[in-house]
Amino acid sequence: MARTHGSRAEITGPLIRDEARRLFARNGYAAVSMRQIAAAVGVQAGALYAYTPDKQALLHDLLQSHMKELLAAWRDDPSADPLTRLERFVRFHIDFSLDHADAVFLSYMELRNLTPENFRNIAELRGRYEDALDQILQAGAEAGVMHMMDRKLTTLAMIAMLTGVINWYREGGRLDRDRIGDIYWGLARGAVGAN
Amino acid sequence: MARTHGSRAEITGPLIRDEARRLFARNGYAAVSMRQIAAAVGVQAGALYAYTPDKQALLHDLLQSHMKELLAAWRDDPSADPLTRLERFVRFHIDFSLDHADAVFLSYMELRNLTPENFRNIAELRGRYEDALDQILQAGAEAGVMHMMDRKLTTLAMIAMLTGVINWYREGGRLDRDRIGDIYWGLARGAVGAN
DNA sequence: GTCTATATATTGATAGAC
DNA sequence: GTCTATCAATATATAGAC
Repeated sequence: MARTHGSRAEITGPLIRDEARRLFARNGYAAVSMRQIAAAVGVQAGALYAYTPDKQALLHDLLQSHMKELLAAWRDDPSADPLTRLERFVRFHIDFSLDHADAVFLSYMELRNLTPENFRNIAELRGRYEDALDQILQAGAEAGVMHMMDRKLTTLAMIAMLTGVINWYREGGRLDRDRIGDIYWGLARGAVGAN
Repeated sequence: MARTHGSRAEITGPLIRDEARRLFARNGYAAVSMRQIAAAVGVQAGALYAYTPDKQALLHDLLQSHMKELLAAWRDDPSADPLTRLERFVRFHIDFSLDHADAVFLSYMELRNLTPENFRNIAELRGRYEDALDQILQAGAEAGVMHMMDRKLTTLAMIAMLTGVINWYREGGRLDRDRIGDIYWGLARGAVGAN
């Protein structure tokens, strides 16, 4: 419900991002109007433009801060043994994806709606995250505890497999998160020939 | 470029579907207008409505025929040994996905733009395809040649992993299709503990 | 079957008052 | 910072001529 007059700048900004993220993820960037976002926030459409120059910048901002948050949240320990590092990555990726399901969804669903320049920016950040897993697989292969035919494809395949949880996971479902982590870690460990 | 007058019913119908599939996949359902589709086909926008009642029916039709084609294309041999069946499934899924990349993309990208009834219809078809893999994993587990903690999650994880190829594959890239099949079969075989 | 023309609604974005 | 009002563009879909 849209208010009439009165300023709440300190909370409107984050609220716009929250509602835009939710609506974009649920209905798609192109299908969501600025008026819909404004209504969900509780302001009139014109007020949004005090926070973002346009709709495209809003999308790019959501994706960029998500990717930066993801990169900041992952803390590897290169001195640990590779299998331990991989297990931590698997569980981290699942937990982070489920905690930020809308943003994850957006990050691989709405790339096509970014301008070319914004796309390159997000793709670069994504590449850095893929490198984090690639380094673990490289260490595992060099230590002889992992065996794979192609490291790059293994990286992409594993991230695709793990990210898939957001497509079926429902709070309060058959399996809790720890159990899901166990199962995917079993799949991942087998995939890299570490049984 | 849009023609002016003259009927080509026998080719306009399929052409509408082809161009709609391509444009929806590239730009997103909501972002593509009926005028864009008409322009790509070479007719005026009004002419599209001789072939589809509305835009929603066009999307649903594309997804439904894709899923039915997928189900019809997969021919399992339940008498073969489970690992052979799984290898065939892995290579089939990759090849089919790459041969129909736009439709595959649509099928998991635009589900949210279907009406609830149309969504249920597509979800049911998707469930049948998942069952095809599930049966193989069940046979493998019972024969003792595959080992997994959770068959349902293994099914979903494997399909997510395999489908991911459409996100990075490019014709003429570093790896040809057979080689990609080899690599993913290696990953899949390991994931089900069949090394 | 396809065209032209149009009804009707909605969009992203801006201007100016408060 | 937010509102109201509005512009200009574009959307889906339909009607009627050919």
